Amino acid sequence: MISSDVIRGYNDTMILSLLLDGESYGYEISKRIRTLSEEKYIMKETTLYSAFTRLEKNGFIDSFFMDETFGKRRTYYRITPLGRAYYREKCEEWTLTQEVVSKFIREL
Amino acid sequence: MISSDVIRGYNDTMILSLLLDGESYGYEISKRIRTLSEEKYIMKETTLYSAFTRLEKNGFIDSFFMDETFGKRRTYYRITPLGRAYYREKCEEWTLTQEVVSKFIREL
DNA sequence: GCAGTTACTACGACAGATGAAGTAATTTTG
DNA sequence: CAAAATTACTTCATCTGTCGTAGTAACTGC
Repeated sequence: MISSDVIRGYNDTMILSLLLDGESYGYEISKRIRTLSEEKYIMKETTLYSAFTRLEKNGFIDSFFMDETFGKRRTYYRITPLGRAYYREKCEEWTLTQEVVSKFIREL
Repeated sequence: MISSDVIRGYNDTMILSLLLDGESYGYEISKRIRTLSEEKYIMKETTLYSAFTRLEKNGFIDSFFMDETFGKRRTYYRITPLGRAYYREKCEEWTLTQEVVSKFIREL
């Protein structure tokens, strides 16, 4: 189990990563993070939805509704070109972070 | 350059890691993080000192003074057994985090 | 028809990082 | 030798992101 404290810097990046595969919505993203991480990380609902708000405010994602005549209305999200650029940056930063943090890690 | 947002989950771990090499104090730790990371991460002073306070409160480090008859008085820190245990946990968590985050990272 | 799942939204609390500013002593440099 | 830089912190107020709690709403399976 991964605590939110250590992974929090990557919540936005994870969401964007999944949106690169196509538009999606909160509940689905949440499930996919859960299964992709093999239950090792479960993003809290409130964290996820507040991330959406932030990402949209920053222009990294767009939200829209699909015409669904049934079920509770979902808010769908789509990554923007700006979001892709941001994602790319974060991927590079991840490589750096791995290098740096690894210097402070030793298996005792 | 690594932003504090992405590495913040590892500030405490980095500090503890350096204290495993022996007792030290703020300014030195700060310098060592800077050089070890090859200037890729510079921990802000306030972040560092507030981390010391937190770590001590949690029983992960002890603080003390050396008898120095010169200079501004330094607060030295030493890792406790509890701190070592916590460090070990965080190292394991790092391995997990690497595995998980990597699934959301692709070089485009 | 009620429990469970899907799909959110609102709100308030809290922790950690930060900027700005200040203190104080020593060392370097012009 | 005085001014600037470096060492070594401390205080405080602010901001951002996460989280717990709670509530709304519709559909699905038994």
